Amino acid sequence: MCGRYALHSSLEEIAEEFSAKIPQQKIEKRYNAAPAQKLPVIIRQQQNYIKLFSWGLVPSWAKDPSIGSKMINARSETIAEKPSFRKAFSRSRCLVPVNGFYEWKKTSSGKRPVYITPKNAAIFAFAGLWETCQINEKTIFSFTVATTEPNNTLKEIHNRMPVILTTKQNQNIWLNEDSPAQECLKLLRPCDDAYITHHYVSRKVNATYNDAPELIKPVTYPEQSEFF
DNA sequence: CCAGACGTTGTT
DNA sequence: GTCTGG
DNA sequence: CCAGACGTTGTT
DNA sequence: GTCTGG
Repeated sequence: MCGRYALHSSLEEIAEEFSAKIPQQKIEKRYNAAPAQKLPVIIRQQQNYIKLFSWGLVPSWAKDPSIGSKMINARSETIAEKPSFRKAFSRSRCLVPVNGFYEWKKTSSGKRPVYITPKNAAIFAFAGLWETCQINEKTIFSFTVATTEPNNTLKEIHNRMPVILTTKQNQNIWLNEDSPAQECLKLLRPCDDAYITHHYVSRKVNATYNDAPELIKPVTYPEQSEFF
C-alpha cells in the first residue's frame, strides 16, 4: 500500500518532467507527505497542469469530507467497479509525482520504515484518480493512489504497492481522458524491479509532524532481534 | 418502495 | 449518484 | 501510512 | 477496537 511519500523536486523540475504548466502557487519540499494534506498532482485538461489536491478521494456524492480518509488508495483489481472510484477512473485520472515512498516492513522487533526510490530517474509517477465534490458551497478537490500486488522487491517489504507508470507512453495513456478503460486497466501492474531501489530509514517518519531531509537518509537496524 | 453503504490494509 | 439489502 | 483520541457541560 | 487527523 502507499500511505506516505516524499516530494522534494522543485515545481520547475516537476513541470519539466510532466510537460505541465507551472502553477502560481508555491510548494514546499516534502519528506513526509501524508493523507489529508494538499499535494501536487498532474491532471490533463487540454494541457497538463500541476494542481494541489487533498490526498484521500472524496466522491462527488459525499456529504462528509471525512470519507476521504478511507479513500487514500484504490485497489486496481476493483477500481473500475467500486462506486467511490469508477466515475473518476473513467474520466478523471491523474499522475502523482513522487521522489520516493515509504512502506513499513514488519519484523520481529516491530515495524521498520523503508524508503523506496527510483533507481535511474528523479521522479516516480503514481497512477492516481481525482474528483471534485461540493459540500456546503465549497468545492473539494481530492485524489487517490492506485495500488497493485507487489513486485519481487516489494514482496519482501509489504503485500501491496502503488502503481508506478515508468514510461512516458503509459503516463500519456493514463492522463488522456479518452483512453479506453481496457487500456487503462492494463497499466495497473507492479512496475519492474529494475526501476527501484530501497533502504531502511528512521522511525522519525512515523510521526507526520516530522518533515525534514534526514527522514529519507539510510539507517541501519540490528540484524537480529533481541531475545526475550 | 426506502435506508444505508459506498474503502484499504493487515491483525507484531 | 447508484447499488444492495430489507 | 502512523499517532492520538475516544465526552459533556459550561467557563479559571 | 475503531475512527479521525495529519
